[in-house]
Amino acid sequence: MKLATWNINSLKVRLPHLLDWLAKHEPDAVCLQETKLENGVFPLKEIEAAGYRCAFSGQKTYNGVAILSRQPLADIAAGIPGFADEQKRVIAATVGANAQVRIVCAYVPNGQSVDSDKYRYKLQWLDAFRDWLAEEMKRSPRLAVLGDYNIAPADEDVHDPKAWKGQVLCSPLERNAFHRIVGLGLQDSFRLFTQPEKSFTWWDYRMNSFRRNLGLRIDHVLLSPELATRCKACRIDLDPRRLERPSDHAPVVAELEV
DNA sequence: ATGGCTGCTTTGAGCAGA
Repeated sequence: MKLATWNINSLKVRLPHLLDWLAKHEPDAVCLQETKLENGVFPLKEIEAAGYRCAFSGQKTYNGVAILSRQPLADIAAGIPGFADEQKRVIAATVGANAQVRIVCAYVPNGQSVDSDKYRYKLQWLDAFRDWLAEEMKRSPRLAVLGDYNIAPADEDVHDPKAWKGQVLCSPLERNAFHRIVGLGLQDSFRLFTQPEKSFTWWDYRMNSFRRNLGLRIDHVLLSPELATRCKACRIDLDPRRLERPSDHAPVVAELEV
């Protein structure tokens, strides 16, 4: 089973990139973030024509998440139970016929800056997310939590740790929140394997950041213990970031023996 | 040097992203 996560930064603009990428890589399931589309205008026909079922939760302009799957999706649920939030940042679904995998697709708040209300919202959101994932772990031994976490877990995930020290995406409270999620038993699949130095998933559109590889690793595939033992590879696909009018994020793909 | 790109919006200059 091939699982992927990709913040596409507008599904409307990036639909051709997505369809090309699905045809080339044939992933079993893909988690998308920042679709920026209300459910009524989700490009369902185009994606179904590519061979994928869809679960989605969107809004205009901001946020919006979706799970695409070659197999039927079951038990679809949007949002974090008990956490009132108008922002569409979470969707979950179960995929696979017999060997079922529970997939959570998350778009963690950006936080803007560490002294902002948005940062406080980010930390509250992460607390609620963690508590809910603890329950999901009990329900689903095969749990995969994919998405844009907007957190670079360690300095090696940052092109310039000194410049980013204490900044949003790298601050100790955010990293602690990430490690509390990992502490549930969810492993950062990318770090299960030897990886190239300076591996990143996001590069600012400005300053030729991608060409200079000035990036951060903030998109992650976390796996429950049972899935982690079955994970055979995890890699970042840089190719879509090289296209004309790319998303500022690259997809992350994990391969599981499931 | 607080900008730099990009997508979006009651189509405009301003917000948000990271």
